[in-house]
Amino acid sequence: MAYWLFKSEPDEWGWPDQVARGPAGEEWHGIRNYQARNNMRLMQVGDLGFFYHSRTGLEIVGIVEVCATSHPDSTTEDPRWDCVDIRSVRPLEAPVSLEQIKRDPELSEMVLVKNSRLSVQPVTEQEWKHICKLGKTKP
DNA sequence: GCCAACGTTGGC
DNA sequence: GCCAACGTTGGC
Repeated sequence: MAYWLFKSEPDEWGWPDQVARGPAGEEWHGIRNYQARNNMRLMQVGDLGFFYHSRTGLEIVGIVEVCATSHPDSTTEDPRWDCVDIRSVRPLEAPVSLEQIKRDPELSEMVLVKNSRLSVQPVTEQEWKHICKLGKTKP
């Protein structure tokens, strides 16, 4: 069981859109970056992830669950790109901002801070628990 | 809206 | 296989 972080611009696809999909979930399509794709290929059904609003928002707003392992991305014919499906689990009671994360010594090694351009990234168990605490949400 | 950082492409 | 040019991401 692993932990991840998914980034999305809320203008394109925000937390409310994700919630609206309900338990069926939604394909995390459109990823055209090898590192991000490779991360998705490592995911198992039941893995949990943070849902992060980039560009506008700059905060972790919710928790999602992987509900289908990697499969071809329906938005392209290019066989290089595939993606998982994710569904919303619950919102964070208190969204955790990028500013908070940057300020927190326990989170200084997060990929979100170190490699801000990677849109699908791993989260360690320690980081997961810590952010859940900040977010006033059970891990 | 700007631009730094990063990833990808393609000529050599 | 190098690296310049180009495109994209995302914080500010």
